[in-house]
Amino acid sequence: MNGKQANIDSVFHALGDSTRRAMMERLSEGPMTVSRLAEPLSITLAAVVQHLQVLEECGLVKTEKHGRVRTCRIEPGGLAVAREWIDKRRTSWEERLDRLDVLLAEPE
Amino acid sequence: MNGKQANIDSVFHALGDSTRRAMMERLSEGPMTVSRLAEPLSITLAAVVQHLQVLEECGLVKTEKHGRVRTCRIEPGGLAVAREWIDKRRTSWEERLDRLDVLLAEPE
DNA sequence: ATAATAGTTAAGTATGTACTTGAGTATTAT
DNA sequence: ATAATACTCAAGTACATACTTAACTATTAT
Repeated sequence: MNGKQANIDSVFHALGDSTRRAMMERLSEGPMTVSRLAEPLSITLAAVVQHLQVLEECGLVKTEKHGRVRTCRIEPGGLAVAREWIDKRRTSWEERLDRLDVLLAEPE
Repeated sequence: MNGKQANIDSVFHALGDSTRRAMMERLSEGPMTVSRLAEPLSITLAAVVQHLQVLEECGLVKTEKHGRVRTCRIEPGGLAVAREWIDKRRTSWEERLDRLDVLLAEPE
């Protein structure tokens, strides 16, 4: 299975869109239906469904349909793929600078 | 200040491209010149420079030119913006998962 | 049965993006 | 001085993407 390695590309690609990140932020507060998820977004429901497909295909979101209602929730571990990649790129010297006080000490 | 908020968008957008992530991976091993950074990539130097501009504008990479050579290095703290966003979402769903039974019973 | 709801799907458009080529500049080597 | 190096910049192209509209299906309500 190349699922995880192939995924890292699609996960970052998915997170590269601000609308999809907004959807993730919303879903991080709890599961909800497609139309409820669409409410604060100023795009059509069809567009939301398309974004949802992207998020689902890369494993960031899981959905299930009961009756005519589809419920969406964040897939635990999906974001971990992205987090792991970021953590690998941080060298020991970067880890230190990750703290605010060190950032402030850095000249422009 | 929405400076940081505006950045989060460009940072994730930058990381959404696999070539740019490959460049970040390379640079995480240490600073190097533009042409050396371009070596393993099967694209023109001009394209690499364009990617470099994207990475620099969003604060993931810093470069400085000495003579005719431009040296690139990872900007400490740039990746932290992305990491913090992810961690915020992760915390949220972890909290929710602690009360999964409540979620399942959640009405409309 | 009829209507309303919730989502789905296809097709088209418009803009963005990654990439190339080709010509240019500034710096270093001979 | 001439040539090679290390980029830099502008313009164009091909493809990806976010989005819309409009017609459709399936489920629930009246």
